[in-house]
Amino acid sequence: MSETTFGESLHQLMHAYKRALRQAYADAELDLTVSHIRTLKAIRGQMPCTARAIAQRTQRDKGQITRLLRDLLDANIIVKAPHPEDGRSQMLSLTGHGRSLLESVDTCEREAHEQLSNGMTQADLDAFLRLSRLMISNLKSRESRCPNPPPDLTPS
Amino acid sequence: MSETTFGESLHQLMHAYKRALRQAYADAELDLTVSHIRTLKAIRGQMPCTARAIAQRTQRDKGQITRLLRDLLDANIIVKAPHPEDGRSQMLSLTGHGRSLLESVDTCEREAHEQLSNGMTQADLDAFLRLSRLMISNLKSRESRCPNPPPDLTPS
DNA sequence: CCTAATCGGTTGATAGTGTCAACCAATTAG
DNA sequence: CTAATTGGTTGACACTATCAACCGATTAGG
Repeated sequence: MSETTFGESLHQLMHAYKRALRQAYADAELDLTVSHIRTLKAIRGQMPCTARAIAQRTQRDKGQITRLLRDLLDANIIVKAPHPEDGRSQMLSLTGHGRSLLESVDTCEREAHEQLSNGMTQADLDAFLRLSRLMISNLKSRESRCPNPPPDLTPS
Repeated sequence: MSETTFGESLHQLMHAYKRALRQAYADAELDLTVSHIRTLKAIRGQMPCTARAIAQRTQRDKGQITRLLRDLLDANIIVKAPHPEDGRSQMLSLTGHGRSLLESVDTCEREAHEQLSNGMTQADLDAFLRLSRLMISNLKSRESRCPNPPPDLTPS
């Protein structure tokens, strides 16, 4: 029975969390979806970066990434620049607008996070994170059709 | 920075978990979506029950529940019976087919769960569940438009 | 070199999911 | 009896995920 409970809790937590984020974004008049913002944060995390890097980092389909990026480009939140060494890819980076927008996002999330973690100690949060990461890695480890097989360390 | 990490981890965990479930269901030739199965489990959990109860239990839109139930009815997995006291609602229950199907589901999930919890102690799982529930309740507590203030914590 | 395979990215298609609102019929409240 | 409420249905739409085909740039092999 505990599996049932586990899955239900995970669903509900995820759902409630996303809802809280959406609400917070809406309150701050940011009309961006959770996906867009997740993408933005990935860009900030390793700016400048390529679309491929975002897809890997956020574990999402590259086609979806393309579409999200188009929206962000149209809204002047990020910019593309040609990659210096590879004509296929582009370097993405935040515009000033994008940067300030992300700061609002940070504020929103801080609030949401505060609400979420009410009654939890730092140790609780750490434990939660640790377990989450462990489970993620457990689940990923058997995704046989993993499209990014990095096991080839050139033995030169 | 920890908020970012938290949200990312939650997303990825949820995503990986759902993917694992979908995969497991597909491997077992069950062509039901995660939502359908979640609905089924809610029915089993308090059979016989009404659509409204499922919506509340799984925290989802009643319209969505209606549609999911239609699929399950069409597939002869559940049946409707008139409610003895209230002409508006119907009592839902699993058919024999539904019951055996749910057993396959249980098997799938047991496997997925085993993989997921690899390297985790029971205490870890309990802690994770406890924290999840706490966060869910934290997030729900400020959803002002919550029409069901009676907290139904039935720890089965 | 030239060709073939690969890679980064784009596009299209489709399905699953979540949300909102309008609506109907049964029930309940005033 | 009328009005409000409730359980359920339906429609519409946005967001998200997944798969496949495709293009141009790059790389690998001959």
